Amino acid sequence: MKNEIKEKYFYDVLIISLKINEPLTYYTYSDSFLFHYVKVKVHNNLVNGILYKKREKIDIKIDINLILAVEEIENYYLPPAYLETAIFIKNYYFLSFNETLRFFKPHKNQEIENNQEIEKFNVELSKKQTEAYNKIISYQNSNNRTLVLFGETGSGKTRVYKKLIADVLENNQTVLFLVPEINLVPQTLKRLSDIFGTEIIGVWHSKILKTDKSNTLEAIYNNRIKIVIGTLSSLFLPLKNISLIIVDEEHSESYAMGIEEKTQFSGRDMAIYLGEKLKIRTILGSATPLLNSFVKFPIIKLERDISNSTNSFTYISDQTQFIEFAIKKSIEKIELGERVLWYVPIRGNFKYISCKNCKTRINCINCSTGVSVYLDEDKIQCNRCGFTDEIPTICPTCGGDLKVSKAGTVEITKFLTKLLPEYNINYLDGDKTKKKGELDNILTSFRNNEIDILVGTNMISKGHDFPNLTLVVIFGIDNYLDYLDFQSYETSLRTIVQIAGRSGRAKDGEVIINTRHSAFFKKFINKYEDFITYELEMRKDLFPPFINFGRVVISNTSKELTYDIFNHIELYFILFAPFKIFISGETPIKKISTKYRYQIIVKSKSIKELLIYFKETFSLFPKNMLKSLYFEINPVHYS
DNA sequence: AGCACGCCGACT
DNA sequence: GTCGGCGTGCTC
Repeated sequence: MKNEIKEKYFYDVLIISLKINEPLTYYTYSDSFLFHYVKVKVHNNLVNGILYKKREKIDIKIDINLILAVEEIENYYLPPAYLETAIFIKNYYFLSFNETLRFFKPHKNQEIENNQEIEKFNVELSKKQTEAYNKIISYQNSNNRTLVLFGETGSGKTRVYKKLIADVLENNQTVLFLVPEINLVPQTLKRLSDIFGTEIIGVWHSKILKTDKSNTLEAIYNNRIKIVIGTLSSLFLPLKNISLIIVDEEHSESYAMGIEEKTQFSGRDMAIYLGEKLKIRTILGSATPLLNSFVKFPIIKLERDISNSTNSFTYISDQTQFIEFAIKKSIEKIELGERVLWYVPIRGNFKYISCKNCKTRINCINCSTGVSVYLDEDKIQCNRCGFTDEIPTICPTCGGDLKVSKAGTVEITKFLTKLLPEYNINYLDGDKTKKKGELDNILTSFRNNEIDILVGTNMISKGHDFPNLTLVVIFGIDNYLDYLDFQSYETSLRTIVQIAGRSGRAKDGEVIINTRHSAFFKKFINKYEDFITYELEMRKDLFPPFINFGRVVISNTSKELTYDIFNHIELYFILFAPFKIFISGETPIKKISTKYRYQIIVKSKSIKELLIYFKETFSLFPKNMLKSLYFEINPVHYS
């Protein structure tokens, strides 16, 4: 018997199933399983981890454990590009390793013999689409991996995507097609499956059933699925040979929705990061790209073909005149057999209820915001925290009579139905689509001409294609401009361009807008690029994307404690922070879900500097204080 | 995530 | 005095 001491190999292991912020060290008797999933013991409990780094020197006093479950090591791993993305997310959103890594699905180390015959997919492109496609192809060997497909509404971005996807499939590689909302998954599937079939396409989002998810995952492992259509969470799937990421509607705020309440993840930013790390092409597609995209990435313009239809615009500032004109035009269009969309950015019957006498607005008991009124259900509801109550009959402050204001989808639909009883009028908003299948039903009947006028919120503005729609009526766009946020011009113009883009896709259309800011919209409605140039000039040296905002929000159910912590941090920042404070004080919405809120916004040239400073500074604060804080870099909303 | 440690209030 | 509440910190 040989008297031989087996050599030990030491590794730092990231712990996935426990909230541990630093890697722990373990050993194996065999080398080189970096980035593989393993099982290790922590406190004598078996937990999942990932081999992160090899260690040469060991300076740990405690006894080091053996890495267990070697068979797992050989099957599952997280490729370095994905691991780096996870670490980026961890640092950018101030999370722990386990909070990010648990979203990632392991990749599988298995050889699949692939004797599938790849069909040739024939995608026909128009002249303009061919030009855009060729331009994208011309970047093939450049270092610009992320490109912006700046395609006007109705210019056929999807065609260009299809052509790019066809190329990828012919090389036996795979594609990730990201959409900002679950709502957009079915129609994207419909559009792609007409050429690629359903067999090779998988869909993925948070509402997919567990069993369906595991089937999809299995099909991804078996290389049957070549295209994944999904929301943010599909970014973490183990697509083999991925060579293209499409981020459709890249401007959409929905990409910045939180996986968890606390932080706003940006699906767009993470997709760009992953694409860069994988060294593959990422296409950001939009008719209204973000300013940030214009500054950072090459722009590929896609205009409508000249033969295509156009929209004409009418701006009316007086609301009564606007409604009269909108009704007259709606009747004209319907009599021609065409269809009409009324955009109303408010849900329910009314947005506000207040006292005629003392003018007090009835607010939510948990938030500092007004409550919406729902007449059919006899309720008032806070659309921020969900609080509901019966509609009060008198003012709780002075006993005076109450009045309602700012009509929403339900009220406008009621009004139109009463006025035009011979027409079929329906509405679509966040309340209605809570009922499963309702969104699809209404969109389908609108597309099939069974609905004459559709009243809807932002929900109907994204990516939908209604060929027979020739009139769009836009309410309430000035609400955005009344906020006076540095982003309000961008948001309002983008909203109008997107909604107007639903009209006049197959034949000429009209758009009627209720606004006091017609000069601004007239100037830029058909020239988004000019707006970008103008807006970038306005923001120079002052606002993102030229500088970065770091935002600290302090929120707690105790008003005094919130204010104390706010004061403490503000003073600390004034004395020690290497940044200028841009704004500090109460947040625009002072109270949300029983929590009072304060904010401090600082400016910096460098995101990295902000991240490092926040991390170092807040590690000095006691933990019970940290519970009342969250941080954001360049947040989408400053509410 | 669990488990130990430690610092305060209520009780035999 | 001691029991036990839970807030805080550590886990290779």
